Amino acid sequence: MSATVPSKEDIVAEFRRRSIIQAACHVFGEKGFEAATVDAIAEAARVAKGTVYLYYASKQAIYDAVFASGMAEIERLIGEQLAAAGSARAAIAAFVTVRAEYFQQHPDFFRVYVAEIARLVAASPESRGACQAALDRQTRALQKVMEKAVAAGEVRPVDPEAAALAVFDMSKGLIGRRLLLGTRGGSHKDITFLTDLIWSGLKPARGQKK
Amino acid sequence: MSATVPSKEDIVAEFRRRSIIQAACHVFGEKGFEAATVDAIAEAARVAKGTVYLYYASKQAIYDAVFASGMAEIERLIGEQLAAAGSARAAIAAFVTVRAEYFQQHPDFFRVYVAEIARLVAASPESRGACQAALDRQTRALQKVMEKAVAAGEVRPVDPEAAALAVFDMSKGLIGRRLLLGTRGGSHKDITFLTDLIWSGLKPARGQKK
DNA sequence: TGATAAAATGACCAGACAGTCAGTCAAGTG
DNA sequence: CACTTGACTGACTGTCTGGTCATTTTATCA
Repeated sequence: MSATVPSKEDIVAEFRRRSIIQAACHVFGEKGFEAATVDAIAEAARVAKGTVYLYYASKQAIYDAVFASGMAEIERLIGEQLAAAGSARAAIAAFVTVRAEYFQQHPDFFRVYVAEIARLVAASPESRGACQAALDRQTRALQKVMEKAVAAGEVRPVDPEAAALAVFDMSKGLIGRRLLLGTRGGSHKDITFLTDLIWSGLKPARGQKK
Repeated sequence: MSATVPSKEDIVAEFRRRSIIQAACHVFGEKGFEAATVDAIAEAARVAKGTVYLYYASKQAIYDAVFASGMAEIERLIGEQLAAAGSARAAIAAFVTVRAEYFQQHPDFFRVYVAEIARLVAASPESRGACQAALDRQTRALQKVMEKAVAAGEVRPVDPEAAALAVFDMSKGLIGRRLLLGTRGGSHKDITFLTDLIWSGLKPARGQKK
């Protein structure tokens, strides 16, 4: 247990890493992985190109760090909100809302995210690992909620995984459209519609048992 | 009206264009736009690089042609199937099925498609044009079906556009997952689930009027 | 068959970019 | 103040690739 106080060097290094990640998220989001240049990232981070390579071994390593950091943040938020939700319906609404709001506040990362999902579809099975795992953890959190709701008879007996994935897909589409249309915050009408739609689809038929 | 019979030259030119588009779809699907090389496309089409440039002005032009040709095909299929469907429920099922089957039979194009949608989110508003229009035509076809169903009281009074987009998003997610998991044809369980889910969410509450 | 035109080829070029490394300089140390 | 250290810099290099075009091959026809 070496709980040393972070030295000044550590602080500076942490600051640099953060700056580079932020700058890289912006550049990757705007241009995509291939078209983004390390020069542009360095400029956006206000350091020389050589400095970037002091903190990250390659362009790919920068990209990986950007993706991992964003996904970790979202995962944390989803975990918090699902734990706080009182009912299955509230959990669904929270899941959609958290994702929508996070991505709306970080449009650059949303672009990185969408591009990465696209890459996932084209990728070879073995290189899929980390990204797929991060996605799985997100949907599995929602899936757990669905399982409980089915067991409690709160929703009709559907496949919890399929239902969770459906919510996931719809929220992704919703976010994409919001960013395309440039909708600024406000109107939660679409989130409400989506939650209602899925809830109507899930609730037990009147009088239905088990 | 110059209805000339296609000459032999036209036939050969048409054949070359097709070969190049097919080869390009494969290469773009595997590597993405930037990482794909014109050399690789030429090799896959079994022609020299110079020949590719006899038929298309640039790498971008090849890509555009690939995307346009695939989207036109899907649009045609959707139009046919929606026209043939007897009910709103059947139309929803047909919409999902057509897209799922087309993309499953053309996984390369699906990758191009997904990457292009990702690019759309990052793109500047003015460069969005053609791609967005193609997508709009697809969802609008389904939206029309929804409008009629709402008017007929076949489904409860929801926003037809939002409902159509929800179906669209879910079918896209479903296709992506099928390709990721490498599901071979067969099992339509997921399509059935999805159709049921959305239908339960849409049908009028028991006893509800108008 | 020989002449002419059209189509196809692939070596070549220019520009761009990831990654390197010799040199700079500000902060710390005795 | 003289000296050391190491974070930082940015010019440079090797490689790669989109696009060109002089040359070769193939098809057409008199």
